[in-house]
Amino acid sequence: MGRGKIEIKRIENSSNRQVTYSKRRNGIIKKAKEITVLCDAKVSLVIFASSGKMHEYCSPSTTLVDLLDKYHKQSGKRLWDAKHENLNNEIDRIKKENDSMQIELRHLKGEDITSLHHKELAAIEKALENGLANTKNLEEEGKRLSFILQQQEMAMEEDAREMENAYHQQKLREYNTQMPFAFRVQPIQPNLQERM
Amino acid sequence: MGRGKIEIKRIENSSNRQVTYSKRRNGIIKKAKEITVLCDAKVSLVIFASSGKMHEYCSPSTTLVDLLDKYHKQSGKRLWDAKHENLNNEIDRIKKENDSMQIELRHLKGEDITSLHHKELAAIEKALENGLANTKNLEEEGKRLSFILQQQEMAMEEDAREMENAYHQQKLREYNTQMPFAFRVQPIQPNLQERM
DNA sequence: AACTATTTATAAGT
DNA sequence: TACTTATAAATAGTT
Repeated sequence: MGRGKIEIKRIENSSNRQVTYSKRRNGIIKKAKEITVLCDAKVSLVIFASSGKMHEYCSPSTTLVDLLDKYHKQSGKRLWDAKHENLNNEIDRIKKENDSMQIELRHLKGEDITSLHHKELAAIEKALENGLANTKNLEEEGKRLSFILQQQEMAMEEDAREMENAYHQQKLREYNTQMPFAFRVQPIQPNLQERM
Repeated sequence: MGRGKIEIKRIENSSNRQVTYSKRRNGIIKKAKEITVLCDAKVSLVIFASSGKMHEYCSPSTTLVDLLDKYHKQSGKRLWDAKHENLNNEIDRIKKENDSMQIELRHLKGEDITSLHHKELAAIEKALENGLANTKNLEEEGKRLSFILQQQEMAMEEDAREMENAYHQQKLREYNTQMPFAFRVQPIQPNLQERM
């Protein structure tokens, strides 16, 4: 119904599609309102655009939940239960995943392995050895690094000490040259610094 | 649209109302199908006649439950009861459990361990060594058992051979004592059994 | 349920 | 995006 007849198939031009969508959406909602009034009907209409945006119409004097309740009773399709069943299925699925991981973990820890066949046992052993090798490598590397770090720190402290020492000696030299001989510090004398 | 224009108000004549209802209901459902196809939309439409009879349309490639779920998310209106939420919570809980097991597994396999601290690393190493020790013990035990089993089997086979042999010899004795001397089996003669 | 005059919805154009 | 309008589609009243 328009300037030309159109085929009922997806409108490829996206802006045309958007325009048609909003015109027709309004049209349907209008019709829903009309049938509600004219025929005493109750309508629930939920429309999602391809963009994901939602529009809804629900006859006045009722609610969506209300209508869904009626839907339950009439269709025999138990929406709630179906939803719950889906959730329950997902829970089952994850629990199974969980269990198998738990078993794998126990096996790797060497528990419950008496029932395994030789091949499975060998695979676990190999995995454990790999893991151990990786772990030990990492530890070695850690030790090596911390050793190097320690060395560097010690070297830096040494440098610092030497520099401080040099500074003191320089000060000492400066001091002594300004003093009469009799008062000069005598390095031979013990405990000199404690008395100063 | 029709022979005359009508006001949008309840049709009092009940059979007219019924007729209009089914015409318009079909019309709306047709429109719903069309917008689904033309515009890539998803539509859920549930209509109840005043008689209580229900009709529904739901876009293919989705389900009412699905759309209601989306509705739930978009509108924030709570269509689903507490049970639904409990199930979702349980799923979250199990998924977390799952994740932590996955991490533990990866660690035991020596993956993703570079970020661990020394203590954690040491714990993993210990677990791996324990596991390995258990596994190797079991393998040893298995070898020992299978060796013993083999020994026993060989012994049993030996017994069986001996018993069978004894049985045959007994039969042979019985047979010979019932026969006149001339027909007795002569053990000296070669290939006797093949000729019998 | 089929028909058809008429209204209504809307496709394309502005 | 909103308005216009020619035309397709829906449908009210009739058979």
